[in-house]
Amino acid sequence: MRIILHIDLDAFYASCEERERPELKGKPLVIGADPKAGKGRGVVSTCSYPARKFGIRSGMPISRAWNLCPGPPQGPCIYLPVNFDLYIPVSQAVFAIARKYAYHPEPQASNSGLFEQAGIDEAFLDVSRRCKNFAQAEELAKNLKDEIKQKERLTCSVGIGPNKLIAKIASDFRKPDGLTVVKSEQVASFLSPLSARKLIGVGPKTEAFLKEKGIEKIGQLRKIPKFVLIEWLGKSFGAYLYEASRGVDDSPLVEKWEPKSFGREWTFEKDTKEKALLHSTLENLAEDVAEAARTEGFSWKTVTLKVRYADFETHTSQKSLTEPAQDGETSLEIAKALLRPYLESPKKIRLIGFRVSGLARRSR
DNA sequence: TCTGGGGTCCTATAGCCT
DNA sequence: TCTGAGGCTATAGGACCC
Repeated sequence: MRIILHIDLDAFYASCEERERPELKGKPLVIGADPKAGKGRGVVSTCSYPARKFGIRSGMPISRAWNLCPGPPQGPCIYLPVNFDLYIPVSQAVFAIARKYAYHPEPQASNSGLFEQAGIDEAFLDVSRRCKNFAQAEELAKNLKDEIKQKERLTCSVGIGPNKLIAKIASDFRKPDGLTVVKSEQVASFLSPLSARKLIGVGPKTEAFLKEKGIEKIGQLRKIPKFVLIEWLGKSFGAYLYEASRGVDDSPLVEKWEPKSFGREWTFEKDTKEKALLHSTLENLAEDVAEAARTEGFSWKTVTLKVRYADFETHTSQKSLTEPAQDGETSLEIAKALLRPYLESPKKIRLIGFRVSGLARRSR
């Protein structure tokens, strides 16, 4: 039996900013793309808990957040742009601490599959071999939370369960600064009253679809036969939901993910049809992407162009190369050719993106 | 209210080959 | 030669996650 711990840093970007500038503490704080006095095009990345009192949530258009709680001079909210240069070192420091709690004390012991970083602000730890039971895991989690609070001045929410799925749902159960333990025998009763939306992979679309079928809670979902879920949602996702609604999840921790693609995209401040601007933007994107892929030691075989029109209609168009590439220039020419048909539309363009995939490690 | 940017994975379709 | 099944690859779109 496994004991898996999921750790999630509370309002991470906002907490990092507060750490740097203590005068921000306790204030409604919104981190997101360029607010421009409520006129910006971005969305809220993270907001502090005081900001949530105004109804502000992550993923919300920044202009709507501004209506709920404006920044100066009209209102008390502080709006800041995302600053990864600040967050990344903090994240590294925190998860260096967390890693120690997953890994074995003996130097010869194999540590593979015991730690998985799952984004800038969360990670999974497999503590099965360090902890004989859930009570020990809970003690370990308390120590981990304390150490992070002491050394990094950040709070986090932790969930403990028999697998990644349960651990993740549990860490979300009590926030901020929470600690939730779900033992194997408690899994069914823990999940049953929760919204189906809590299951990883169930987003707004699936939630609405299930609601139409009269299913809102995980307990109701569990009553649906497997073949029906597969009929409704496809072989892969249907079977997954059948297992997930029972709290079953065998997925392993993955120590290091190999990248599958590199991309950049850009939303214009104003929708445009100007060819010169679109081309120069594409050049910058291609250059950035090529450099990122090269730096990581990859060549690529496929180039994808993404175009989003002003009405949000989005298209992608891709082409595979005859030879693997590592320079931006040929790929840029291909992207420009892929862009051509979209320029014929009378609609203005809101965003363009450039991505490379079909990666291979270059020998060197 | 008007929707970022970085990604991953899945599905459908079409063409090609055996 | 025709027909079909099945596999593989390329392509487009969409849902989802942080």
